[in-house]
Parts: sequence; C-alpha cells; structure tokens
Amino acid sequence: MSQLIEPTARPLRADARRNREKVLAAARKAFAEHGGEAQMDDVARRAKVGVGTVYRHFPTKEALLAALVFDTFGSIAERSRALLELEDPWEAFTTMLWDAGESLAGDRALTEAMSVRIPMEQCPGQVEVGEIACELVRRAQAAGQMRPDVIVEDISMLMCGVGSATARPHPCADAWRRHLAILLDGLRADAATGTLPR
Amino acid sequence: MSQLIEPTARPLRADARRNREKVLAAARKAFAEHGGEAQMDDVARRAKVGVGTVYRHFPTKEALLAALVFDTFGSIAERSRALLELEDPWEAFTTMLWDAGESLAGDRALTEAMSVRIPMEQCPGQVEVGEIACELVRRAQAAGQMRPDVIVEDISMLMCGVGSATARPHPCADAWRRHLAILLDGLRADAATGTLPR
Amino acid sequence: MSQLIEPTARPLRADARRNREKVLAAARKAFAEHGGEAQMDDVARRAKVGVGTVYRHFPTKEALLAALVFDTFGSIAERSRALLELEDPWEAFTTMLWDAGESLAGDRALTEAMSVRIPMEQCPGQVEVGEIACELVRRAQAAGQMRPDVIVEDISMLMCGVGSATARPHPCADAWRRHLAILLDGLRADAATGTLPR
Amino acid sequence: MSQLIEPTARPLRADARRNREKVLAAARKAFAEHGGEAQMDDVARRAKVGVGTVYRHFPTKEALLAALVFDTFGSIAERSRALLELEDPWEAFTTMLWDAGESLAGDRALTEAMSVRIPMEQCPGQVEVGEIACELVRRAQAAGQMRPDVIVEDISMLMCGVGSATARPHPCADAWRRHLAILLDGLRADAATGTLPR
DNA sequence: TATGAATGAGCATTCATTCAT
DNA sequence: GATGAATGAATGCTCATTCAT
Repeated sequence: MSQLIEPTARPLRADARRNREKVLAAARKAFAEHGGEAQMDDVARRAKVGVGTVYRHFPTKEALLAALVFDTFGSIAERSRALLELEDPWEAFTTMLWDAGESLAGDRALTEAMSVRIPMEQCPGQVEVGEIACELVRRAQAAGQMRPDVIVEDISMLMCGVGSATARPHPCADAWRRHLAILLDGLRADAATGTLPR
Repeated sequence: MSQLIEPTARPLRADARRNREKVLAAARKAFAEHGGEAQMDDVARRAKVGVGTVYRHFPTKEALLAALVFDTFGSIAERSRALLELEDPWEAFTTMLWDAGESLAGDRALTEAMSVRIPMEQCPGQVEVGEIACELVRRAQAAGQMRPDVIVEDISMLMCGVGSATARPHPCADAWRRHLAILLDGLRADAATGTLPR
Repeated sequence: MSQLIEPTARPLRADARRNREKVLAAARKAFAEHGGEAQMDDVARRAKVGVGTVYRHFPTKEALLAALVFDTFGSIAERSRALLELEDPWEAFTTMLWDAGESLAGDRALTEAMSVRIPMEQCPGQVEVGEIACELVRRAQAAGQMRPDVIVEDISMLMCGVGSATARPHPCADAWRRHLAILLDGLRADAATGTLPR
Repeated sequence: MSQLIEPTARPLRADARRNREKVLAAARKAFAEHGGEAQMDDVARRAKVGVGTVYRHFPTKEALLAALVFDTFGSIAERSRALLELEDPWEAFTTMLWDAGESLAGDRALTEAMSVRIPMEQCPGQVEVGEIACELVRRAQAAGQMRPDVIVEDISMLMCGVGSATARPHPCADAWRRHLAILLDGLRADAATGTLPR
C-alpha cells in the first residue's frame, strides 16, 4: 500500500524491501504512540536500523508520516469498498465508521493527520475513502435512515473527534465505542430535533 | 479570572498589569493557534514585549499555558454556575455545552489540555465544571431527557472531540456547531437505539 | 571605608547613606555566601531595596564587589597597622595572618578576589596590606624567625589557599585554622629543609 | 582513562574516538582555563566540532566536567598506587603531593572540584586517591616523619589551597611549588610547634 | 530619589537531516 | 546500501542592566 507514493520506483532488492517494512512497522508504533512528536532516532532504534536507513527510504520525517497515513487510508478504503455491496445502507455506513474507529483509536498520528495538525496532501486512499463515505451517506439518506442535512465533511469531522478523544482517561476501556455509538444515534434520521446550522 | 492562580498577590502596578494583560492576550492567540508548540519568543513578539517580561509574569511556559487554561475553565465554570438555576434540565445541559464549545472552538491549547496531551493539574475551574456537568447530567437523566447510560466522563470526551475537529477544512463556517448538534441529538433519551458499550 | 572608591563624592543625604550601608551589608552576605555568582536581585532583596537602588550606589556588579573587597582590605590594613608596634616580629606576623584568615574564612567573594577569579584593580587597602606584610616579613626574617627565601607574594598566595579551602567538608569546624597552623610552622626559619624553588 | 566512566561501552568507530579525544582535549583546556563557567559552545569551537558532537559524547555539561575530573583523579590514583611500594614513607607521601600538584596547577576545573564549588559524586579514582593518601599519611606518621595530629582531610584541604592559588600573579613561575614546599615543611614531625586546633 | 518592571544577549540542550566510513 | 556520528539552527530560560513610574 505504501508504495502508492512512489508508484514509478523500480522494485527494491529483497533486503531493502525488508528494511523498508521494518522501518514502516517501527514508525507506525512510534507515531501511533507519540504522534508527530515521535523522533526519527526512535523510529530507527525500534526498527533496529540506523537513521540513515530510515532516510534512505523516506526523504523526510513528513514523508514517513505521510506514507503511514496513506497506508492506513488505503487499507480503510480497501475494506470500505466491500461495504458498497451490502444491502442495508445504514449497516454499510455504520460498519465503515466502526472500522475506521478501530484504526483511529490509539493512533495519535492518524488522528493528528485528520485534525490537520500534520499538514498533508490528499492521498489516493483518503480520496477513495471520501468517495465511498459520500456514496454510503447518500444511500442512507435516500433510504431515509440518515438525517438529510448531514454532509460527508461532517463525517470526517466527527471521526476526527472520535480519534482525538481516545487519549483521555475514562473509566471504560475503549471508550471511543461509546463516543461513536452516541454519534451514530445522533446521525439517524429520526434523532434529528432540528436542522444542522448552516 | 487569572487571579485565581495567584489569589494572594498584591495588586500590580498599572503598567505591569497592562503588560500582563498584553502577554496573556498574546499567549492566548499564540497557543490557540499553535497549541503547546507555540514559542515563548513568539508570545513575546506578539505582545511587543521582551521574553524576560513574559517570564517575569509566568515562571515557565507550562505555567503560562496553565494560566490560560485555568482562566478559561474558570470562566466556563462561572457561566455554568448560573445554569443550575434554569428550570429545564435539558436546556441547562445543552446551554452549557454550547457555551463550552464556543471556548473550545479554535483553541488548540484548550483542546490539547482536554485531550491530555498537555499534562496539567486539575484546576479549581476544571473541577467545578466537572461538578456542574455532573449535576446537569443527573437532572437531565432524572427528567428522562438524557439517555440514562451516559456518564459525565462521556461528556468531556465528546467535547474534547468537538474541540479537536475544529481545525479541519469544512464547507460550513463554525462547523463545530453541526458537530455538537449531532452529539446532542445522540444524547437524548429517545435517540438511544441500544445501550452504550461497557 | 567603602567611600575609598569615590573619594571626591559629596556627602550623601542621610537616607541615601543609610541605603548604601544596607546594600553593602546585604551584598557582603550574598557574596560571602555565593561568591561572584550571587545575583544583584538577591542583594537587593536582602537589603529590602529595589535593584535600582543598588545600581544607584554601584554602577555595576563588579563595582559593588570591588567596594566590598576594598572595604575588607581596608579594615585588615587598619588592624595590621597596629601590629607594626609589636615587639616580637613573629608574633606580629602570625597575628596578621590569623586576623586575615578570620576575614577570608567563609567569604567566597574575598577568596575569589584573592585567587583572581574576580578581576580587580589594586585598591589602597590592598596595597597597604601588602606593604605592612612586606615589612613584617622583613622583620621576621631579620630576626631569624622566618625562613629567608620567602617573599611577600608567597604570603598572599598562601592565604589565598587558606580561603579557598574553607568550603570543603572537613571533620573539624574552622578547619582553616589547622591549615594556617601548618603553613606557619612551615614558614619558620628552623622548619626549612631546603630552599624554595626559584 | 576516561573509559572508567563507561566501562561497558563498545569500542567507538575510529573517527568517533578521534572526535571524542578532540572534545576531551578541548574541554580540558576550556575548563582548566575558565572552570565550570566554560561554555559548551566554546568547547565545541576549540574542538572544531559542532555542539551536537560534544553532546553526543557527553550528555550534559556536568557529565563532561565529571569525565575530565574523573579522568584526572584516575591518573593520579594510578601513579600514586606505585608509590605504595616505596621504602621511605616521607618520600612516598611527598612524591604523591608533588604529582597531584602538577595536575592541579592551572586547572581551574579540578581545583573547583576539590573546593566543592562543583558538586560532584565521588569517583573511583577519587576514592582510591583518598585511600592511598590515607595509607601514606599513616606510614609517615608511624615512621615519626609526619606530625601525628594531621588527618587525611587536612591533606586534601591543603592541596585544594595549592590549586586555588595558582592563578594569582607571582614573580616566580610555578609558584605553586613554593607553596607546596612550605606546606610540606610544615607537615614534618619536627616542624610542629604545637598541636593543630581541634 | 526609590522602585521594580522591562529588556535582550547569552547559554544549555534537542533533534531533523547530512555525510564520512 | 547501511550505519551512526556530525551538524547547527532552534528553543526554553536566566540575569545584569536600563528606564518608566
């Protein structure tokens, strides 16, 4: 998935590819844990690789971060694509958000990317996620299941909120599920007590 | 409001108070914009003051940040206190959240404080806000207006999400109002389609 | 004594003189305790005076430090002068050193001044102390009491050592007296086991 | 010698070792000259190295200072050990002090370490130096060569004085040798004109 | 004149990025 | 290619000195 950023690169030597994967895995942990403040040296240390190697595969810290985020959006997109086949629009929509929440929960970097703390170009996966979400919203609204004044941009905003609130202390484990459950109830057509502002 | 932290300090000289206000105002902007990453030099520059002056009023960056956050919680608490007098529990509760949202919107520092990225002691205002929220939740639930499985900790989680999502691009100005509107609809007793997990 | 540095200054107003004395006393404590690292603010605080007042009387930190040192040398000189009347040269000499040791012990600033950590001009008192020491050395050597190869510069070097070693942990209180006692024994004519190098 | 502090560190790359030596040498000069007030940037400049390199090898200024002092005590200890073999206790003792004086002379950092201006843990070398000195004192006293009321703590006090006084102007080069010579004469059993106070 | 608030150069330390081995 | 040492700009904080009140 992460090769999306270097689509024209020639295939890497086996050990180089192996290193790339080690770096990505280490970076995922480090950035999930510390967000954009994770240090390149830490990534290298976790990958059991020199910093130089990290830089060989990713020209800057931002590029590494982007690769991770792109990757995650890619896999969310992949799984979401399948949901377009589902019969029930509401089920399709909610399943998508529960899945995205799973990725978001505890991944500080992804959450920061969504809240624009990390400036980042749109990536193919992100675009596709947006398109699928758009379609699922449309269908759910057409079926009268979702309130009609919601727009896709609201959905990413809401999910951004879900991700950001994960780090807080809360008596329940996986409190984000409570968060999302409340949101979904608020998105149902029959929950609307008025029209959304603007 | 900021005197909450130094309740026993003798009144400052007129010019010193003026500078303190300049520093606080500049810091509020800088931290609102950049969160905890804002730089002390930037605060000083915005306040048109030497760094030393910033440090004369606040011994460390963290203290400055805390003063701002404490201040904000203090004023939220103050306004919330009045809501305890309101007849309708749901109106009291929602008014409190709309008010808090207003403070949270676009203030990265406050949002970070709520998402615990900035470790920070509880301050009197924060504690009081929690107590008032607790009471308002209780009343709204007793009146059958709010779903009964919600706990106060959920409320701060939700509001944290509202704050974090404000930086994102969104076609509507003040999109956070849409966010909060959806949440509030999801919190109503009759919106519940099931019980919150855990 | 301290007016030695401003011999031509017109007499100060009573309250100004009082302030000057407060500052000097406070500075003496602060610099004795912390050496040249003591802070001007600390001096002002101890004197219960604003920093500005400290600077009104002493243009720079170095000047204040110098005033203190000059003062101390002045009073050592004064007391030493009387020793020129003593019959026994050795007694005169040792009494002078015991007296100087008393001033040096526990006064970091004075010790630093003697070890040239604090760059400082010669002051009248210092010069006079040197002259008296020179005379007492001469007499003690003429009387065959002090080893003949000692020169007056050795004496200040030795006393500098006495002062510097005061801050160390040592099982005996006033360990500097042991230090000086050993030195004095080493300076006696009959202690010499050879000639001092150079 | 400096590996005493990091006995388990794996051998450094050739260039890294070279740089480490450059840093140590530069730091030795800088700290010898300015004591603990020497600046890290100055050390880096003298070593013709970026500050970062200094920090790669020594995590803090204090650690660098400690490395230097530990190193010096280590080499003094090493040389002193050999003196335990000497026949004549007095010769052994005086040789040790002449050797230590050589290290102390003109090294402000070492002198400050001895005068406890720089708070510093005991290091192995320092402890060993103390133990050897203790033994040599004991033997010299047992042989009736050293005055019996001297204790080891006196010796370090005395040497601290020798080191502190080296920066002063003095007509003789290496005036510290005169200082030490006088001290040693004062330490001889037959020089004692009384008992040391306390 | 006294006060203490304001100033800002100075210093220790960090970390993304480069480059010699 | 991989390594990790070197680099140095950036950042929080201090303190001697100045200056408005």
